[in-house]
Amino acid sequence: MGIFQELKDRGLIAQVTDENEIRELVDNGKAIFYIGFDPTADSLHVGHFMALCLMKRLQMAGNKPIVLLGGGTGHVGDPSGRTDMRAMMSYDVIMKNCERFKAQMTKFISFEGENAAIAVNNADWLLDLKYVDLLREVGACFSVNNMLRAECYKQRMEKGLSFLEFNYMIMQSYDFYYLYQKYGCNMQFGGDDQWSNMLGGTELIRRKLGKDAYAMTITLLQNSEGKKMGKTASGAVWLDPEKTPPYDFYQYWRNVDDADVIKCLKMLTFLPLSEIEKLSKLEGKDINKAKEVLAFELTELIHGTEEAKKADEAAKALFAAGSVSDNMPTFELSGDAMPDGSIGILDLLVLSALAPSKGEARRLVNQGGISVNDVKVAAIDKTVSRDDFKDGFIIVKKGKKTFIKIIIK
RNA sequence: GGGGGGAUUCCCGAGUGGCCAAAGGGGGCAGACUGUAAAUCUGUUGUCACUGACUUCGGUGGUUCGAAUCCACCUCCCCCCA
Repeated sequence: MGIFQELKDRGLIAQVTDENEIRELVDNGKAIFYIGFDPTADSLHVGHFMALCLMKRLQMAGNKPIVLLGGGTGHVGDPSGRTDMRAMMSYDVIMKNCERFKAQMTKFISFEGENAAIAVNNADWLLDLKYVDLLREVGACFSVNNMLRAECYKQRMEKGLSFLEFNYMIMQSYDFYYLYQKYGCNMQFGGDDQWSNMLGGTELIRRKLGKDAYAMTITLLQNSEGKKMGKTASGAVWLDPEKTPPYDFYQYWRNVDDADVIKCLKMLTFLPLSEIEKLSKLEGKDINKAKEVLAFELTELIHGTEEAKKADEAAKALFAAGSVSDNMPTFELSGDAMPDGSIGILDLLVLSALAPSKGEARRLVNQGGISVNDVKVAAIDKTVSRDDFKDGFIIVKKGKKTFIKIIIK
């Protein structure tokens, strides 16, 4: 089976400019393709991960990837899929984020060997463009009438769209045009919300060079309710272990909706489709097994086997056996916090970051959501003393899923 | 350039002098039920020394015993006309 068919079967392909041509190119390792990553934060997240996986799959199939860091486009800000304008970032922040991105990417993409990936930064060519020259060179190729019809701008017609953002499509199109000429890049991939921007590029190449280039978008990872996945209330699920600890990362996938497990396995993991097929037969509470596989596979891909095992073990210890594991999230309590040998439960919750404020801690206790060593805390004036730290630690649990091992120092 | 409308707590959105820490919804958190699922129901959702005090309604000043609400200026946004 060709790589293209596999991508299709995994549900990764959303839109293509020319299916037959693209199939021909990628199946035979003849594609030189790029995916752009705008440095909007100091870490990659799950959305980027999908793109990186696609890159890896195609690289393994013999195609040459170009990673484009958006050091230049980051100055503009892509309005696609947004209802409001992105906050503008300073030059320094953008460049710093680019560095972080690149460092994280080397874990997934090979920059050495036969069809080594190359990394480029569009700051290198976009930032030096001359306004009038650019207008004359490519501005003439774009129809404002057409641009306004693009979905990404339509959505902004009500809320407002600045001229800065309006130019994003031009910038991205120029990137493709530039990479086509410099590296022979004949294909662009990206999230489905990038579709109109990508078409801008193929159109520009056709007009300026009279050549064909291709574009393909990746299905956005959405849950069964149509919401973007990889987001939590507190923000994105990051790949950086400092921002999203491996345990939390594992838990995110362990807790996906029943309806979304198989889709996630197909789109995000490298498990063979035949194996995923077997997992899709599970029903009822057995679906939990598929969730464990999903969580483990992904954690392993991103944080390594070691961390994946730890997360897995910690979760099983807590949820299945109720026992203690060395791999639980821990917090070290300084002895200074208990000058008289004990500490109030509210202070302990706040110190260990289980609760953001004392008011919240109070509420949790009052509602019966806190337990210490599996004993429910009944009153807010409860204290924990040194004697409670059997073997030097206690387990504090908030609700059913959040817990922390507190070690005394 | 002219005219009009707007900025409220995590988000949307009510509130037009004291009864406002601010309706309602969403989201979050917790409880019940469960399978670490979904759906449902209940409670809760600024901070603290929590029957009380303090800080908050774009910013800065002002009027007033008292301002999210009134006035002035500023910043940003939207709409209509050019």
